[in-house]
Amino acid sequence: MSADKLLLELNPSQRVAATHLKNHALVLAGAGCGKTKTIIARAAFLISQGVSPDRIQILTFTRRSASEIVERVKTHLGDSSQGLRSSTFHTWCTSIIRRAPTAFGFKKFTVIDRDDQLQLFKLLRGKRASGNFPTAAQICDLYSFARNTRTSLDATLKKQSPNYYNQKEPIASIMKEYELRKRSRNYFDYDDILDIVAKGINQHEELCKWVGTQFDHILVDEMQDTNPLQWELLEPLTKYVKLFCVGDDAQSIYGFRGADFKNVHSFQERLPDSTILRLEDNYRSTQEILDISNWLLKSSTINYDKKLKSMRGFGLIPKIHTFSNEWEEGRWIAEDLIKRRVSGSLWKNHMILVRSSFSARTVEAALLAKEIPYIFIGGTKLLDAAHVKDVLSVLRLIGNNQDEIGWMRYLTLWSGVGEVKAGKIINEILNHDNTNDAISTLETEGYGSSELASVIKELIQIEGSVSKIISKAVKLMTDMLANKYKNQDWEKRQRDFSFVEKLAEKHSSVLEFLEEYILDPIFNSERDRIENEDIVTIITIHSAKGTEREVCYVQNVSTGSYPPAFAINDLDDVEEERRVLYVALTRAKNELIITRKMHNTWSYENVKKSNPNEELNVEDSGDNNKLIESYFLNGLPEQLASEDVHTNNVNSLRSANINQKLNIEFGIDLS
DNA sequence: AGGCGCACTTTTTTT
DNA sequence: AAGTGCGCCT
Repeated sequence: MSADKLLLELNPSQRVAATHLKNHALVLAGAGCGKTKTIIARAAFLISQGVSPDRIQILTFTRRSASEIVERVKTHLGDSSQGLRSSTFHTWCTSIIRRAPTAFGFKKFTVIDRDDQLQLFKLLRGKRASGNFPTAAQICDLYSFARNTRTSLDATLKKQSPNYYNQKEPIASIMKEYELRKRSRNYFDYDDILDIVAKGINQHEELCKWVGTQFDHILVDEMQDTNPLQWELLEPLTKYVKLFCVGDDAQSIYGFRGADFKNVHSFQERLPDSTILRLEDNYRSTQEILDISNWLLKSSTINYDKKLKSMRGFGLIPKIHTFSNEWEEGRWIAEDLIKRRVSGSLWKNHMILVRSSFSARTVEAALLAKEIPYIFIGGTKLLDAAHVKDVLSVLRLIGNNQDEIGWMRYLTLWSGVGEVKAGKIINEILNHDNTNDAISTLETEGYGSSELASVIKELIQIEGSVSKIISKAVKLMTDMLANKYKNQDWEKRQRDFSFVEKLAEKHSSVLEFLEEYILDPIFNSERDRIENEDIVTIITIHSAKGTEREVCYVQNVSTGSYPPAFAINDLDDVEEERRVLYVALTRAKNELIITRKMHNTWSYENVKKSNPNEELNVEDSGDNNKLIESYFLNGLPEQLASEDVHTNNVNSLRSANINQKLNIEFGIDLS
């Protein structure tokens, strides 16, 4: 097959974009306008023009979209696409550092995830009371935000947490300590990876040239979600490579990570030798779905200058279902799914979009109760689960005997060793850079059980795959872990270990294995799921960009949740939340089902809590009114959606009917 | 003093 | 599901 066929499938404006040759380009593409298709066609086109695949670098946000793009180019071009690379910014930068370690001044480093960062910050923050001082997690976020936006702590505090501004000095010293600690242990956090490459290529022209001349083209997906740090990474390379960026400002929902509109809005200003192209025809959804989405954007104070037009024509009007509480809502979604299944549609054509993993709990419970198979993308990550981290902690030590965080986790697992004793042992261990010395230290009397040393001793002797080491580690630690988790689903947790072993089979180096999954985590429910299996998808909206389904449920579009209570005081936050809802609505191809509950007691309580001195009541209260007034679906014209209000009686009647029907068809007990 | 177990709260979004 | 606080035990 050839690129020609791919190009023929494009509409004229997509084709202009895909075959653009002159200079840098920014493609502004609305939701469902064929953004991914255009990137794929462009990669194929460039290859067909004689560009070697390994001189094209595609940058995406997640591993999933990265591999999807490469797979689809491969389908069309076969072997001639061999060498085409698509990765996240983080994986890309890691490989650059790995290939020129001397230039960057880091021969070895351990990539740490957010949880590890938190451990360090927690340690340094100490036991200060929360309330008038940010939590470790908040300090961690402030630190990351400042780095991603390239702003000072001062500016970050003013923007993100003005209430902590008076604590600037102690916060600054904690961050300073964190950096020292990080450096002395050769830890790289997520931001370090980008920061080091960005600084390197901005400060040293020969390094910039070395990186830049490895590529002819860089294609960037989801440009609206890139932040100033990422722009610092791209900008100096434009001397050597052609940038082709695709994005949609109306879908910018990563402001909390420092995503910057300017990367889209100021593109041409920053790169005068560039072209802006637009894709405005939507091929995903029917017009009614786009009408309500367009209306949502138009109700904003920001002018997005965007009106999606469906190329598919008209279909079904979006539905809004209102319930008395979130459990009813979840149950109804499950029942509606079953109804659709009974009438012949597949589970996999359905997607439930949720704002947070927490708000998915009621939906998950309902689907579990009705035995509807599903995958939850955006839930807990497999390698983040406590019991998996426990086992992996000992692997970290085998890879790097200076890994303080790994030691802390491993040592405190054992009975008789707490934080204090572990701290003393670690101090001792870090004095020598030698695993055998570390083992001798552990064998010193008074340091708890002898197993503590023997486990490591046995593991370092194992040759072969990482999988073997994990298997042995699990075996050696089983009794201890079984005891730790005896009242917390130990049986269920145990099953995760064999999956982790399977994951590790491909890897021969412990550190490489850990790094891969820190940079590209896999979700817990992704385990033992086969591609294209017929299952329902539950997904957080932030993970849902680029995905689509025939039928989409957008859950909990209730007062106090859209926008959420925590956002109502900041206009920028409110607008970002509006875009979050916009992203959710535009995922649907044929049917859009919005569900919500009448009263959001939780949000109301929250507002009340943050204003303890004010007398609030539901009828007229300052901030609760603000919640209700700011609600995004206020003033929705009647013709854009039909609404059903469900009372408990109607709902139970309905479910009785569905149960009966399914018992006949499938023989499953749904009670 | 340090560790441990129990009861209690608390959930934004992600590389 | 995991973090925090508190009192009890070694």
